[in-house]
Amino acid sequence: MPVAKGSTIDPARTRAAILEAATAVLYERGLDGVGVAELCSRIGVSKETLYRHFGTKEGLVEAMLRQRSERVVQWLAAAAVAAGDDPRDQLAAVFDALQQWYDDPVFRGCAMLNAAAQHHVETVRAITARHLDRYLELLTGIAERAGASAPQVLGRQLLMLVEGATVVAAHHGGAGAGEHARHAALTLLSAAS
Amino acid sequence: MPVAKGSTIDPARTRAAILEAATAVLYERGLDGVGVAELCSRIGVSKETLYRHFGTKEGLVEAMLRQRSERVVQWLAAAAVAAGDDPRDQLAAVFDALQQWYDDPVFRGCAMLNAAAQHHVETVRAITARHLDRYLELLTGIAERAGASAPQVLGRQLLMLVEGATVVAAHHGGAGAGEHARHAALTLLSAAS
DNA sequence: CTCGGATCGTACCGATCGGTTCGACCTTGG
DNA sequence: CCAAGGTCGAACCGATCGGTACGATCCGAG
Repeated sequence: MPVAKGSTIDPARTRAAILEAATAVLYERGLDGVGVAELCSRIGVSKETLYRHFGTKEGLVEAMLRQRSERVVQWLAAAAVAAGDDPRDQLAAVFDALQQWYDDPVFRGCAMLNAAAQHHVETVRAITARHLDRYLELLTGIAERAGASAPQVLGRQLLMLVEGATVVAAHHGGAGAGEHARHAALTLLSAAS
Repeated sequence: MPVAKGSTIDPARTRAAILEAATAVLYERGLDGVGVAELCSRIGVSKETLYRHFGTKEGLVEAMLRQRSERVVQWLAAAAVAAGDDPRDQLAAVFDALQQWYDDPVFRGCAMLNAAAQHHVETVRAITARHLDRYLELLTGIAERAGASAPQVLGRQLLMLVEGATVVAAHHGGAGAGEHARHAALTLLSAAS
């Protein structure tokens, strides 16, 4: 495992651990809801270490959002792939996966949207837009494979359902949100092919 | 106009003016993106006046969110009513109204959702939940009048489309978002009746 | 064993935060 | 005309913010 080159104690692992722990705290409490001092004590690291790895609180936030977007998208894509070859099954699997997320007690909505709602720094907004791009790519692919007449449009409509279901689950109760959205999505898919 | 009872200079108007001006600034920059001092100088009022009327920055935020929720919901409801008696026309009118909103250069997403994403104070989250309740009421009413077999479910699916379209418009470009959402909504309505 | 770099804990920095206070206006009801 | 109360502007408060500095410690490569 050629992780560390000229270092001690493996800084790469430290960085990864900070990222992991900080993600949980900042997602639960909000990006501006916890200061760097408290954040460091919660994740068990000194401020100097955190700043050496990420330079800035903003830097930490951006690294965290990028990692999280990557994971979420790949998780949904994997759920679709695991559902088999039928595009309808793939679409249903995406919403079933979302429902699992909504049922998680720590679920507090989409971290990228939450971040973009407060920090309108350009970088954060760009990460959020890229996140939606990835979602759209996944959904448009399903629409294409299902033979939709206008897969770009259908993909965007499905994206709205995904994001809308997440918003409703976060702020209006998540029970059944994934199922209702899945049913709507399959209806749109049927009507478009 | 019996606005002021035992006062001078009409404090009610002052309060309304503060609310109006603060809404614009806080919506554009974010609730935590502008301090009370700058906020006061931007809206042309002294800190003492602001604090006498609202007690707290939180109090101002809550009053502002309540007013905004009221206005938005009534605006959409009015658009639906103006569309005539056909529930399909009413539903289409809601999404047309949303598209107008998305086209506004100052559009930055749903203020209630943005607020709830940062301040997870209970009061703010309750205002947001109430806001979604009102939306749901409007949409479920349309679903009922259209003779949908499960108007509660359809209403919730339409709510997801409304919120999803708003999210997509805010973070991924608003062009055509209302139209695409409207088409999806009408498809769902057709399939459910 | 020794030396370098990663880490820690703490103290510290200037800036800004939300909120209070006060003296000086100014407007208006009586 | 006078007293009462809304408003202003600026000074002020303690707390907290993001970020830096430094000496002590600890670990692993040579």
